[in-house]
Amino acid sequence: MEAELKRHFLFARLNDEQFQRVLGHARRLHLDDGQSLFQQGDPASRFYLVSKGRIKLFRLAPDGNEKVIELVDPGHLFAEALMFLNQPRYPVCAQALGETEVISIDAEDFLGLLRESVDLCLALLADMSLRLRALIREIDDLSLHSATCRVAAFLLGQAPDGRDEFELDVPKHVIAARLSVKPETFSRIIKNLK
Amino acid sequence: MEAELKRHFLFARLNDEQFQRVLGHARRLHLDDGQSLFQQGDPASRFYLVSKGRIKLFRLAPDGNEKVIELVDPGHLFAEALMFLNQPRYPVCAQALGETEVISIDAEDFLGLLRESVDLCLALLADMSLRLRALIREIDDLSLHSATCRVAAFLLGQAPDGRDEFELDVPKHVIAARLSVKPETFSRIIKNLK
DNA sequence: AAGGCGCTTTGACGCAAGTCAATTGCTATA
DNA sequence: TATAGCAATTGACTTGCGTCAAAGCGCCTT
Repeated sequence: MEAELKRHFLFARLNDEQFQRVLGHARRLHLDDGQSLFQQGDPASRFYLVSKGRIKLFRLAPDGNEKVIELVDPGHLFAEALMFLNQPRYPVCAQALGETEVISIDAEDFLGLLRESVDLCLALLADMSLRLRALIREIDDLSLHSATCRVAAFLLGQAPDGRDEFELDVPKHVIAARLSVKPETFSRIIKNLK
Repeated sequence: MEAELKRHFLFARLNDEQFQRVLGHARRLHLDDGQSLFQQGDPASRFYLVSKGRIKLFRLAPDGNEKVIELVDPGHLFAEALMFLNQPRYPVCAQALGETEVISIDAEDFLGLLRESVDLCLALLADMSLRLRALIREIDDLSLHSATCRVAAFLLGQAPDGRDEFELDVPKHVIAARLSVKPETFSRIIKNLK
């Protein structure tokens, strides 16, 4: 667990004493495929690092429709930005895609560390700054580009190697939700694009 | 200028020496209606506090279509989240709505202050946390609700007093863009709602 | 008062994407 | 091998919203 945490830049710069404190309240969690970690609206006292598998973060509409905000890959944090709200509640639902392991970290605890280290604060600020940019980008995509555009852009982004043929271990309907498109439409668009 | 800055919580907790440093590199800018402050993609070395008027932040699509991300009212900061990127560029365009005054603050300078004060860091973290929540909310609206829903929600949000009759000093086409709706559609929706 | 300009409204039309429903294909279980 | 269950595809139909174009309405200038 120690090595995994240290791989993330937010923990990399902690000294031993600080790191032990985080570790003291950190817990490893195993999730089965489809198991939910928390619901949108739940009180938030911990944040998470994905260690294995994948986490789907999504918003749920009253009518049951869901919009995937982010797919979190191993090595990445999520829900860390909530620490600073006074009555934090998760703004999204989190669910495992496939067998997944996450490490959960106590937010109150980590806040203590932040209060002691400006460097750590700055690292977190940079992290959140990136998230903000990503979300603006997302809004841009949603309101300025058509569904076809979004799918095309997504495919291009997924195939950095030279052309043709690549796999994706995520079910298509999840990708569709990620791109705010119905599975049927997603299927049709892909057909048209080739 | 001093009083105006101090009204914002980010500057309120600075001590005199720190505050004078900010003030030293702060500048007041006057903008005419429609005048642009910066373009999306411009290198970002300063951030801003609106002092009078209103600033429109928007993304510009290649086809000229624009999506308003935020309307910044007096007393509010914008572009402060960019400080932490190493080659920061504005992700949006900023333009004045009506006669507007802003106070611009040197980012590098302010970063120096952050490095000295954990409290200040935490304040900024809280601020950015709120922004993140607002953007997620926005994505939610865009992908989970229809244009009619968005307009209705917006109107409800604007009329906190008991029912009927209220003005808005922003041109309708700007509101429409804010809600990602064409002016024509906006007009029709309002008609339908009553 | 007449004209011009920008914003808003209205109407007619088209299209991209959603909905509903049926079919196919794949994997797992009996 | 049969069969149940879910993901993915396909087709027919519907619809919300954008586009284009015309008209209405305020506000300014001359």
